[in-house]
Amino acid sequence: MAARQDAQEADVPAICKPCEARQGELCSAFNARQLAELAKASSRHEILAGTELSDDGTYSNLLSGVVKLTRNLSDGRQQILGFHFAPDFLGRPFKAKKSIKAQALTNVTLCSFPGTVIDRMINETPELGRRLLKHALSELDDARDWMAALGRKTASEKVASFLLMVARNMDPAHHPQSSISFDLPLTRADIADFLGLTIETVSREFSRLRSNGAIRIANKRHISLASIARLEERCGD
Amino acid sequence: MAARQDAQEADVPAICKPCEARQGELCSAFNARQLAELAKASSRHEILAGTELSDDGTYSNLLSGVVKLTRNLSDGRQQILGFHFAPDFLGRPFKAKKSIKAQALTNVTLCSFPGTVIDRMINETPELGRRLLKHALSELDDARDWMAALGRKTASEKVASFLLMVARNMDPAHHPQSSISFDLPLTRADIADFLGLTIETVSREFSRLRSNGAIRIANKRHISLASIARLEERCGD
DNA sequence: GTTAAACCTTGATTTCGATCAAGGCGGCCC
DNA sequence: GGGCCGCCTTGATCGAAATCAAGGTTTAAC
Repeated sequence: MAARQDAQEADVPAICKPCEARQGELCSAFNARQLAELAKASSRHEILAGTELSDDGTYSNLLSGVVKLTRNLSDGRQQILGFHFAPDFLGRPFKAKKSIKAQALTNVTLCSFPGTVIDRMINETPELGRRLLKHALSELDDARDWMAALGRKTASEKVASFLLMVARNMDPAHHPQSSISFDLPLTRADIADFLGLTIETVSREFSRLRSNGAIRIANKRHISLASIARLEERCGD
Repeated sequence: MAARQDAQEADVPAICKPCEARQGELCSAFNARQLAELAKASSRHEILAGTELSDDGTYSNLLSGVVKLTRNLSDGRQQILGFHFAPDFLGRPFKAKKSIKAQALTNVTLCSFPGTVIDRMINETPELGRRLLKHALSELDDARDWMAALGRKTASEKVASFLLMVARNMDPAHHPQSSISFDLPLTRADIADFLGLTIETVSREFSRLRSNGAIRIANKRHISLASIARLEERCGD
């Protein structure tokens, strides 16, 4: 806020400055003029855990927190389709074939701007289209990974794969051999809905991994892994 | 072949002419000059059923036939990640995170061209990037549909959903109320690997749908549906 | 401090789909 | 024709995960 008066002169808009470390995904595709235009149309929000993100045509950089994507069958059965961990990018052009709900799992910080701006900028900046394509393909790869897990892995392989996925997203600079610990941003029910299991089965598999020595659990949600590599052996692929 | 001598003059390259009906997906994004350039670098292939499609950087229009995408776990368990039904488009920029195998389920006709040409054309034609993005997002929607099915549907809902998906792809101009019939391009083993089931369970569910009157089966592979709508009731979502 | 609600764990039992097993059908080769 | 092989179906049994049930822990509210 203090630096506001310099915003017009600077190459990078003030609102973007504290973000720079996180802008690999999308915003680094823009030149200074575009960034300024985008910054004018953008706004920062804090969203409380549990809030559902409305599906207007908005695009957002996820600056902090975790978001889940879910789909429900007609009788209420639920499947979690994926997660977005900060820093990531939310929003897509073209309507999805079926509806998907997005909900904040933790408190979340977003930097949002209207889709129309992005849609227009695609025409003048091929690199932007390329980034969006790369991002979509990365999500496709993830979805297919979980298809293989949901279709063919055992309960214990699913849980190990899940912990690995969370660990990698919470600390992308992981060293495979060293230990790592983190707080799960999900309840057992969320984990079950992601892995196609019940909460009881998830709970039992957690207990089993703990008695195996593969993980340690404090306060239900705080997980410590002996190493990434130890879990990789248990995830089947 | 007879029209070859006029190729250079025509707006549309000779090789592309018989294809035009199928070019909604990709090639209609190109202007005549680009089409000509692409046509020079492209070639048509016939691929026999069962052949594995090599994962060089080529892109292909799938003119006829059906292709499956598969992933294997380390001990040989297999999951089919998706299908491509003609007319569709195969190939992607950026490496996938994990390897995916593509294999022809039926005899297949491809029109292929090197990825480098496409990668370059993205820069001069934003519309191309948009098409590729739309295509990737459509595949993402499909993958997520099947995540929900694999994670939360019963065996019988999975089989109903599968038949519906095939029916819609074999005859995209389906009328939901009218009957439809088609030959399955897959063995029971393929269906099982797609739905996360065993061949025995798939076979039993086929028998059950038949005795329910929801489908008719001739020669194992030829399926007749009373109507799309009848199956929709059975697929859970 | 007591109560309540949400979340989690563990045990007992059941069930859906897997596995094991046998046989049928159709195509192909000799 | 006969035999073989790949594919499919059906039946019997088994087992992994679901369901049913009970109680524990944590947090927050009053």
